[in-house]
Amino acid sequence: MELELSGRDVSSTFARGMAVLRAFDDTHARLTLADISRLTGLDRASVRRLVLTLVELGYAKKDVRHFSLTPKVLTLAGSFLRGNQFGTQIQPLLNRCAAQSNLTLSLALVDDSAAVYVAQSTLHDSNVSFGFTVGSRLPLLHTAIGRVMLGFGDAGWARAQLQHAVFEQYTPATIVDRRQIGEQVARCREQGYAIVDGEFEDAVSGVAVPVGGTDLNAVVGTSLPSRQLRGKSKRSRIVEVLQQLAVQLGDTAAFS
Amino acid sequence: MELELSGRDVSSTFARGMAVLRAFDDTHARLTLADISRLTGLDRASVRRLVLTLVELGYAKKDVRHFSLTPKVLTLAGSFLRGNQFGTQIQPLLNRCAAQSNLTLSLALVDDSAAVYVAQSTLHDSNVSFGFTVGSRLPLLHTAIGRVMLGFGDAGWARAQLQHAVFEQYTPATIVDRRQIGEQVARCREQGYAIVDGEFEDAVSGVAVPVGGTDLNAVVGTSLPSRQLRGKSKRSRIVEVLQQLAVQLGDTAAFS
DNA sequence: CGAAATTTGGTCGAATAACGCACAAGACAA
DNA sequence: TTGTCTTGTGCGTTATTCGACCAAATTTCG
Repeated sequence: MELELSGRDVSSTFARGMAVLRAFDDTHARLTLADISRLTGLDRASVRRLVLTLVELGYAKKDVRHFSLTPKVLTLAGSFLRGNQFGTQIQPLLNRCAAQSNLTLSLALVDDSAAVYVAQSTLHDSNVSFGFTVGSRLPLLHTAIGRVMLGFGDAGWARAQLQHAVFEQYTPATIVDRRQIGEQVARCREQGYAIVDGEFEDAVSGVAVPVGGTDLNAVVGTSLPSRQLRGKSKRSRIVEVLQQLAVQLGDTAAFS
Repeated sequence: MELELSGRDVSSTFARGMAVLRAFDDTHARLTLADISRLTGLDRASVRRLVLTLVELGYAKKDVRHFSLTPKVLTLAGSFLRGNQFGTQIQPLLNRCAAQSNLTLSLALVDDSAAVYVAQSTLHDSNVSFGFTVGSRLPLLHTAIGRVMLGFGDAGWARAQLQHAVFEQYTPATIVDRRQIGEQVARCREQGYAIVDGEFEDAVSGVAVPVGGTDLNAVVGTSLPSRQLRGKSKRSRIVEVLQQLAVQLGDTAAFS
């Protein structure tokens, strides 16, 4: 899965265990011991002990020969969310704004080389769903949320991300030129928001603005079908809504 | 935190690491090494290596002497949610139903001795928030969702939960009599739904119905201020809405 | 205010536990 | 059957544990 890490201050056993836990992802909900062994690069004997430990702790369950995660893994996320007052402070703001603006809103935080969704408020009178959930990871380079993170996050980090990123052609519209993306990020920093059209998913556009001051790593954005983003007045209305929400979010305890 | 587990098939190191990860909860978002040591019962030297491993892996960060979780822990939950098609199938159903019924809907799964929220659809035109998030744990005995789980889950498991549960007086209305709760659960099984008034939070009521057949462990419910639940017609309307939603949810891939 | 008492993070090393290779046995398809 | 998959198990090598110890930071108290 990825390279070994060693050192006196790191427990490789625990790290291996977390690798086993992470082997379960979107496309691998049910895994056998051998599957996990292949995905993690660990030998089967170790994988067996580690995954049985997860079962013992209640984070996974065994179904004959297949292992899968249990809802208990959600409690780990819940601790983070409630500990940072997302349930009581952030979510109500998103909900109210979504109701007033009729937009699908998402709040994301930086996690190393990706944006992670931490809260969402979905549009009630729409059957459209982009399939994202809390914990979804988005690429930094080809989404509006990611480009705002690059534009308003730590400059050194952003440069490193841009230089070392592995490009992937998600759609025909995906920009795969490093310099061109750098320009887009710079432009986003100037104008205070980012709009990206169909570079990550076909016919889906994103609009995003930063939350809090510079150097802060939260971004609020919206996803919508590209055809709904025609016209300059529509775009500026959406940006205004997001910026107003960003101010409210920046005033909460979580971002101070 | 809890008793040691030993055996040839479990890795106690990994189990200890998970105990460290779980030490971070709602009320303990920021912890020092010594804090974690006290909460988990592990010695400081081990805690140090385990928590530094979490930092190395990106799940925690160190702020001088305090450790806290990073958004990366949400990715663990995200794998479970998307792997079980919650983003694409479950969430849209909840959203549509919430829009039509004007209710705050929650889907929960059984996790050992608690109900865990796995999806929510929030009420847009309300400023009320009960502070629950994905991953929130609810008691089985004193919530509508929990009582439906007891009534429609595995009978042996339900009996064990009822007998061994530690009672807590959340509000003045909390029923603390084991037999009385057993009757409530039985009544809930007969009528096919549960209504609980202010036993978990003051002036907050819950309504819940089972998803899928018996022996299945998912429940959909709603929370609302108790005063909004006056009147028999209002109650039956809400139950009908939930039952209709439960049928739709039961038809999805996740519950088959 | 300043010194004593406590608590903190970090290090060392012998006892202990885990890793992972190699082997064995069961399940399934051809 | 044969071949290829799977999961379970000894056992030597390697990693981790956790008490004891130290120094620094923090708190308590005279």
